[in-house]
Amino acid sequence: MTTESLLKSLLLQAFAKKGISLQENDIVIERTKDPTHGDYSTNAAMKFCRLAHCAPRDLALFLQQEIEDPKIERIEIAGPGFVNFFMHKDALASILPIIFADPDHYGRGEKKGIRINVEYVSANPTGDLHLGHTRCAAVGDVIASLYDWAGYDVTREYYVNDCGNQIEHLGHSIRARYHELFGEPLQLDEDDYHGEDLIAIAKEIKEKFGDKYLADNQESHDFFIRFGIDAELGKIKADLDAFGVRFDKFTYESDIRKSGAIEETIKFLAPYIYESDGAKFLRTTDFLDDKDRPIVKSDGLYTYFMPDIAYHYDKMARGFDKLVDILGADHHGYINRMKSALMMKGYKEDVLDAEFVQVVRVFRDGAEVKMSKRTGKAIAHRDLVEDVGRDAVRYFFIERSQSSHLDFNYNLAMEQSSSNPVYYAQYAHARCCSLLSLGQDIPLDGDGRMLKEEEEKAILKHLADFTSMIEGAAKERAPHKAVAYIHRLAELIHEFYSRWHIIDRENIPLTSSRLTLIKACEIVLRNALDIIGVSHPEKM
RNA sequence: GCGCCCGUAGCUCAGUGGAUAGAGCACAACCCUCCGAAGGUUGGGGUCAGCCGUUCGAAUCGGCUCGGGCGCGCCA
Repeated sequence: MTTESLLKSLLLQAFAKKGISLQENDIVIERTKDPTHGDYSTNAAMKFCRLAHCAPRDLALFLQQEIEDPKIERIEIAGPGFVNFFMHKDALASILPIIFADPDHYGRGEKKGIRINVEYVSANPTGDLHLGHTRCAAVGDVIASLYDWAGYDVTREYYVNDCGNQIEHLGHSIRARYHELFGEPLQLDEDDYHGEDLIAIAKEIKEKFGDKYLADNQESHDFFIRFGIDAELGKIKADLDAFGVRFDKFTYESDIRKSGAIEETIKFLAPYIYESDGAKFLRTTDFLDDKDRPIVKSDGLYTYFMPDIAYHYDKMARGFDKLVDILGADHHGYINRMKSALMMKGYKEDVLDAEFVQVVRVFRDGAEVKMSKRTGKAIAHRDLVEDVGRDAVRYFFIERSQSSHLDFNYNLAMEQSSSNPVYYAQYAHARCCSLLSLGQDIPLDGDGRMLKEEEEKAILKHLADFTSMIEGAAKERAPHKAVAYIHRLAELIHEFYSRWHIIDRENIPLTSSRLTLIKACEIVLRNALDIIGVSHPEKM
C-alpha cells in the first residue's frame, strides 16, 4: 500500500466516526513543497467542515487526535486548517525495496484491460516531414508511451492518405521531373510539388526503368503515383525511425476504399444524408457540430471526411475502447464532426478524443522563419534532427504543453552545449552511474536504513511519486509532466551530490545506504527517460 | 459575426480550488587540494491582461471587456 492510500483510508475512517461518509476520491492528499509543512498534507478539514458543522481548525484538531499509525511520526495543524503529516523516515525509505524488486518495470501501473488507439503524424506521403510533424510525432509517441506505462493496451497507428487530389499532384509532379530528365521542358502546375526532392525520385525511376514510362497512358499515371507514395512513405518511415518513433500499424486510405467500407458507411448513414447544390451533406448538427459537412462533392468524388469516417468506424470495429487523434491545432474544427459521425453509429461522445498540437514558430538569426511545404524552404524534420540531435529535439518539443505555441530558436539549438536542458537530466544519470562504478565493491543495503538528511528524504518522496506521475500524465495526455518530473529528479540528485559526500570509505554503512539511494535514482531516471524517448548515457 | 486555443518575471513557459505564484534562459556575486563545475549556493526582478461574480479561500471556476493565434458546408 502506498503512503497516499494509507493516509486516505485513515482519513476516511476518522470522518466515518464523525458520521461523514466519503469516497476515497473525495480526499486530496498533497505533496508539500515546504518541509515545515510535513511530508504530506490534506485540505480535508477545510473542505468538509460544513458537513461536520464546525470550524475548519476544530475539525482538523479532531482528525489530528483520531488518526494514528506506526508510519506517522506526528500530525500538525497549520494555517486555516491544513492537516500536515510527518512520516517516519522508514516509511519514506520503504519505496526502495519496491524499486529493486523489479527495476525495469518500476513505475508501471496495473494492467487495465483497456485498448487505446493513438493515431499521430499521419502526414500525407507527398513530401518530407516538417517541424509541425516533428512536434506531433514527439507528443504522440510520448502520450502512447505514457498510456503503455500506465497499464493501457496501446496501438500506435499512422493513417496514410494515399488517395485524392494531393496524390494526383504528386504523380503529376514526378512525371514532370521524369520527362525533364529526358530533355523536355519542366511542366509543373501551380498546385504541383515544386520541391527538388522529387528530382531524386525521377532519377531513380529513370535508372531502374529507362524510358518505359514516357508514354502518357493509364499505366504510367498509376505507376508514378504508386512509386511516389512508396518512395515518400519510405523516407517518412526512415526519418521517424531515426527520431525513435515507430508505429504498430499503417492503415492505407486506398485499402479502406477498396474494401467497400465507404459504400457500406454511406448506406448506413443514409438517414443523416441530404443533397444540396448537387453535393451530399451529413447532418452532423444533429449531434455536436455547428454546421453540416459535405461528404460527396458535386463532381461525385468524396471529400476527405467520408473515408475518414469509414476509417474511424474501422478502428472501432477492431475493438478499441478509445481512440485518440493527435492533430495540428488548425484541425480543431475536425473533432466535433468526427465525434458526431461516431455517435451516428451509436458510440459515446468520448470514445474519440483529440489532442491539438500548437504550431512551432522557428526563429533563425533573430527573425521568424515561415514554413511552406511546397517551396522547399521549410525546415525539414530530417535536417532538424540531424543538426540538433534526436535527444534535444524530443526534449524541447515535449517540454511544454502541446496546447502552447512553441518558439524554437534554431541558432540556439544548433550551438546547444551547456545551456541545453536535456544535458541537465542526462548528466544527473551519468553522475549516478559514475558513483555506482566508483563504489561497486561496496554492497548496497537495499533499504537505505542510514538515510536521514532532508535531501535524502526529498529524493525518496520524489521516487515514490513516479507511478502516480505516470498515471496522471497519461490520463491528462500531458507529456510535459514527465519532463517536469525528470527535471525535478535531476535537480534533487545534483543538490544531494553537491551537499553530501556520497562515497565515504570510513563509514561503509552510510555509504551503502547512499549508494542504494543513488542506484534507485539511476533506475527511475532511466525509466523516465525511456518514456520520453531520450537516451541515458552512462558517460558524457 | 460564430467557434476553439492562448494572455503569469526582460524572454520562453510550468502551475486548473489551498499555505510566501515557480523553473529554464538572460543578468550580478560566490563555490573545485576532495566522488564528473554539462554542477551547486545567493540575489534582483510579478497590478497572474482588466472588471464583476461564486467560495472559508481564485492565477485556477462562471460572466463580460480588451489583446494575440487558428478555424468557419463541396481543401485536407
